[in-house]
Amino acid sequence: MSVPPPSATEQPRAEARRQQILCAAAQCFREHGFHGASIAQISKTAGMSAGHIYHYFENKEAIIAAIVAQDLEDLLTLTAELRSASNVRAAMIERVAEGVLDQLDPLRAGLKLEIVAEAARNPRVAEIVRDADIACRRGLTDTIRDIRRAAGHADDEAAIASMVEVLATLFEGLLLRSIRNPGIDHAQVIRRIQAAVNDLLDQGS
Amino acid sequence: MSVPPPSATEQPRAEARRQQILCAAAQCFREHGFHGASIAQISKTAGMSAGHIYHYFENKEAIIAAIVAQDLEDLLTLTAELRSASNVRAAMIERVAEGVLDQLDPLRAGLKLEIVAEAARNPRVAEIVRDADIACRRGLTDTIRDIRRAAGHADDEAAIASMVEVLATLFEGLLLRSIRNPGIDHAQVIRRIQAAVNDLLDQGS
DNA sequence: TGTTCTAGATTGAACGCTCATTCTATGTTA
DNA sequence: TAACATAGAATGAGCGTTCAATCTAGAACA
Repeated sequence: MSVPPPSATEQPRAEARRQQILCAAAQCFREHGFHGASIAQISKTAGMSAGHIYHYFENKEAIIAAIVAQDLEDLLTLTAELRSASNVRAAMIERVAEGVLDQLDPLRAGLKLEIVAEAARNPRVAEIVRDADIACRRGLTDTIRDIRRAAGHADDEAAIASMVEVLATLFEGLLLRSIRNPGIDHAQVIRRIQAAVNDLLDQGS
Repeated sequence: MSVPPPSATEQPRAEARRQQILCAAAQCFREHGFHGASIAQISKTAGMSAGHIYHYFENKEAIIAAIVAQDLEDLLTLTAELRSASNVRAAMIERVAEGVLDQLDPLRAGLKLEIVAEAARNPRVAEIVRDADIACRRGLTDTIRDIRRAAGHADDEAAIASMVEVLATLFEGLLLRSIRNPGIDHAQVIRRIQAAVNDLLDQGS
């Protein structure tokens, strides 16, 4: 046994450079898409030479994968937070408001759509996206099961799974709406989606 | 005034070639995305030389625009059909079933997502997408206004607009779900979305 | 403290390849 | 023959990636 190798926290410079690259890449991907953005553009945005990027990432696809993984982490923390609330149902309805606003931000929406479009054809990205979705659904399933039990419903797992699916559909659909209709009335849509989620939780199984 | 120029129907060969190219392009775009697919690939899939494609389309972006316009036409006819039903509400709920299935086909979903992702950064595509969305919303707005009036509700236009928005969100969200969770239980989701649409139409304004 | 050494950070040119697009030459048809 | 359909090579630009050469900061040593 020798001394442990220097970890990431012991190499703040390397980690900072990685983040610098990821930040620049996210911006370029937003503006030109995964395939439209070039390493040359990313390197210029990041303020370093093109060759240097390959000291931190094996290739362009590794950058894409890192961006995808980073984006999906937010989703996981959001669904996890939900479970820790005392009145879960009230917390969920309340959370809808900020969730809707998040999804309606067209800047984020563009990158998120790019990610799923890429997942439709790139198996490596698809795996990352689907793994994150499974974890996300698991959290929502537990949350909804609790809510339904507390209200006296006796659901089978398939019924709960389909509620989760519709809940996810409502949120993710907003990503498309923010692009297709930039003039959405946010406040009205928030209220109406809150009502829809409320109705969903009371549907017969 | 001279003789009218030969129309598309008078040049069936040219129109057939155009469709041949569009069909090949759609397949390539589905597999590799707008920027990942090359003219060489499209020409090989279409069974003609690369150079020949430029006799029918000015450039690659014109092919993309044509694909986008073609895809959005389906949407318009669907919302238009809805209005012609006798019992509009029942027709809408019934249509949800096939609409959901359509949106859950991952083959179509990939191209539709690619289109919206492209719209997020390409102004020309954005314009086509938004114009189609406006027309689509106009149709749905009329339909929902009729349904609500028949049920005795007195809504302002903003209330109806937000209902249309949530309805669109529900459908378009399915595109993302079909990619993120390929194992969806279609039948259950159809029933639950039908119920959600039903509830939506009864929400207070 | 001043000097040398060294390993990692960084650059920028070069590589082979593919891209979208153009051009010229040859078929084909009427 | 006139007009159009088609092929395929050519063009120059840009791609992702590699690599040899330089710079730089700090350790080791005097």
